[in-house]
Amino acid sequence: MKKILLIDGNSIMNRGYYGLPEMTNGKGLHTNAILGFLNIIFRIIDEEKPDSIAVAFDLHAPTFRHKMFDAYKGTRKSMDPELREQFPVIKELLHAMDIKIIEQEGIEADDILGTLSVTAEKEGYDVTVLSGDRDLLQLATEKVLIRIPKTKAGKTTIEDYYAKDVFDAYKVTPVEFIDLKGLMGDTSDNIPGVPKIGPKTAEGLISVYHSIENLYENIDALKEGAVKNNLREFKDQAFLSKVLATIKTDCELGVNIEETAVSDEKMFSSRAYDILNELELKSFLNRFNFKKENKKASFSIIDGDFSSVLSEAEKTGSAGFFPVLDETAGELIAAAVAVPDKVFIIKAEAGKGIADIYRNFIDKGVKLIFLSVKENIRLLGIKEEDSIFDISVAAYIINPIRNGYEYSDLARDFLGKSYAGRKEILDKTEINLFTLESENVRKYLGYAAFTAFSVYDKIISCFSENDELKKLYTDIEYPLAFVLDDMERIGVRVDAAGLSSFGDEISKKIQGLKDNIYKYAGEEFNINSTKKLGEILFEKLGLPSGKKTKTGYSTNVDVLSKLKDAHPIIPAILEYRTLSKLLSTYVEGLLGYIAEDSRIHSHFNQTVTATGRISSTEPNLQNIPMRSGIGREMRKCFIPKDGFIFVDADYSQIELRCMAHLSEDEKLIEAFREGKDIHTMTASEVFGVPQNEVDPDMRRKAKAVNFGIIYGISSFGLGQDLDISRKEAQEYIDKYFESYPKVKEFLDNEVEKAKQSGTVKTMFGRIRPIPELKSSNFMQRSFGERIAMNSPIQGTAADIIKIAMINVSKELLGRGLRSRLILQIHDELLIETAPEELEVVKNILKATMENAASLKVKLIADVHEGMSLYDAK
DNA sequence: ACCGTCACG
DNA sequence: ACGTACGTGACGGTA
Repeated sequence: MKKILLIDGNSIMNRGYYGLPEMTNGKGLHTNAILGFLNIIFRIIDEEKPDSIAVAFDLHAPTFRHKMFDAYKGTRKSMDPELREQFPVIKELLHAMDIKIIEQEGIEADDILGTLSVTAEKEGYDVTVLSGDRDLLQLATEKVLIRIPKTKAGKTTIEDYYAKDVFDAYKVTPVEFIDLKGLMGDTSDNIPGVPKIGPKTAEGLISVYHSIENLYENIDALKEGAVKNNLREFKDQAFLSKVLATIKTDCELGVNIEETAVSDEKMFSSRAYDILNELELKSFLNRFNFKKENKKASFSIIDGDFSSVLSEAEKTGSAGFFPVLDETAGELIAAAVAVPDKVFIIKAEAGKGIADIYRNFIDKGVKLIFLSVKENIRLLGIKEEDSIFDISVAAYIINPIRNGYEYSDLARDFLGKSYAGRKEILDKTEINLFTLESENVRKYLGYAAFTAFSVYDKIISCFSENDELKKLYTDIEYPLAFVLDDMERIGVRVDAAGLSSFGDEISKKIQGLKDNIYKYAGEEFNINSTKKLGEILFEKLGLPSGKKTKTGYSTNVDVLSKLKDAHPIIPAILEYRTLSKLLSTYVEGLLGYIAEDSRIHSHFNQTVTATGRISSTEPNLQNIPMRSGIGREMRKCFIPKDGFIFVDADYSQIELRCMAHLSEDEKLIEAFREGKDIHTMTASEVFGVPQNEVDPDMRRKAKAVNFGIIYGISSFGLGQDLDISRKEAQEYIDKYFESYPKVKEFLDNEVEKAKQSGTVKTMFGRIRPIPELKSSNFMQRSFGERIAMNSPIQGTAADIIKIAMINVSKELLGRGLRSRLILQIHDELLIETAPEELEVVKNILKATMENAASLKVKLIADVHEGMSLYDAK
């Protein structure tokens, strides 16, 4: 028996759109409805393996029915633009998958589905109708299955209805379902029904009388009352409603069922792959079998010997260069070298390693294009002055919020090509161990090198249109890669023994706290489980319900702190939380990263943040505890190498200074010029008292206001932070803006410019696109506005410290000093300093940081020294 | 894979 | 009326 799957396109797209969080691809196209649609249909396809598929869509023009009964219009909302834009795309994709789309002016999707299901059943098919809409239940028969996806608690289940299932659920047959709906009406479908008759009454009447016609023939038998009266009064409307509720099964579609046949080969076409790749819906891509070679690359992959490859590369003057690392051996074993239409794979030989080959290319004046330079600096002996280029860093500058910087992402964004990514090409055995003979590995290397080579031209043309971006690359990000590499290579020394014994101490304390907590709770439970903790606190112990809930009770510090006097278990839990965080993340976590040289070599990532900051991972050394006493203790375990000293400097109020510069607010600039304590100054302005009368609490509040301004102030957020009313918070904000009017002007202007151009810029021209501003969702849009206010400030500060890092590093090397920059924490630099260089390093660090940029206010860096990170701050 | 929490700037 | 502060990363639990 053949199977056909009929899909209610609009209804399934709607489900996806409203059921999934907003998401876009790198180009800002929304994709959630498409993702939801594909998730469902692939699930059904996998289950049923249909021979034929058709998707019915409503055309959005007013349809026959709605024109005819215009009076009942009005509840139909116009479609969100974020959903609307996804329809042409899903249709294009369905077309590429060779799945028949049926849509016709004047015919509703329901009627298309009705007609097809009747026709297909007659032709002997097993029919499945997939829709989110219960109206379709009237189409159910013994051979026609209606499937309705439902989402419950994030999980999608599908309700299945053959005719008998409709009867079980509603006590009426599918045909009677029409009459049922005629009586009860349906506001969302503009079917009026009969007033006062709801689902219950309608079900009762239809299960007895079976049809509206029969009901009216026997109306005298009904007992007197509102129902009977309304039935009489609205008789015409009842019959009209039945017409409206009836799905047509005899439309002229001009479609033969045979035309809807599908095949795996056509469904998983290369074109469909390209579209999914463009949409960045990667979870579907593994359905495409690349071993079938349905993707043809525009280059050939060949083994090359060095001299012949060199002469090819000299002809073009540049080449994509992708070194191959054997991770287990820790050495380079080959390089893929791309020229216009070929990728050569050159193997390392005895006496001529990959680093030698690299140097030969450079010496011969061939410019080498890397996907990423930083990872290769050490292995290849790259010098900053070598003629090379870093594609991913450049791509980050052009758009810091793209979804990824792997070759497949770059090829998609710059070349419009969809190359299978690393994960798709390499199977598990090949991921870490490169077997150069493997076809998959060769293909992977080919794509990587070829992408580097091909994207280069596109990036150069981007840069030629935007000199600031080009300067960011040349003057900041490219040189920075070398600084970061140095920092990674040098690492930070950690006293492992000290850290361990610190861990032992807190382990003991944690055990004691656990005992107490269990005693207070009257049972043992997993304190780390917010779910169980919530049950204990708010149900078993009956503490005032932590108001916040998303997936349960909120048990975070804000909630618990407010309850700390309500029950002795609370302070115990708070301390337990603090200590177990220290133990798991900082003691146990960091111990695992200490290398042979007793140092931790973190990774500093240059292409992660949206604002231009760098990030630190594996481990994150930018969030070592500082704010609480016990946490801060562990900074004593970060120490310089024997005989050396830490010199640390952090910028004073760099973001507020950037804001003063960017806004040109006279009062704020003046405050900084006079060296005022900015929070005290703000307190004096906001609370209207002389500066010498500002008390610590006023200063604390003013500090929060200053932060709030930088974050894109909202009275709610400030109120939350200070635990004051929104109204009071708003008063602070108003006062602030009264005092610093140009700041308000600046922030408003940033939002305005961002709405015009879609992006914001730092002082140095670094851009951040803000697609959120175009959202029709209020919350998203407000978020976009806050980003527009914050990013230029945070980003300018990030630019400045990057410049400082480069200059500090140059200065240390240029003067032949032994001291080295080893850490950056956003507004702070740490140097491991040779003892005889202490004074000069302190001077260099302070001067370089303060001169990194010239603003309308001075930059100030505060310098400290010490024998541990604890002492140096 | 995602959430809640919490560490930092 | 909508529900929030900006930027990160790691961990344990849950599904």
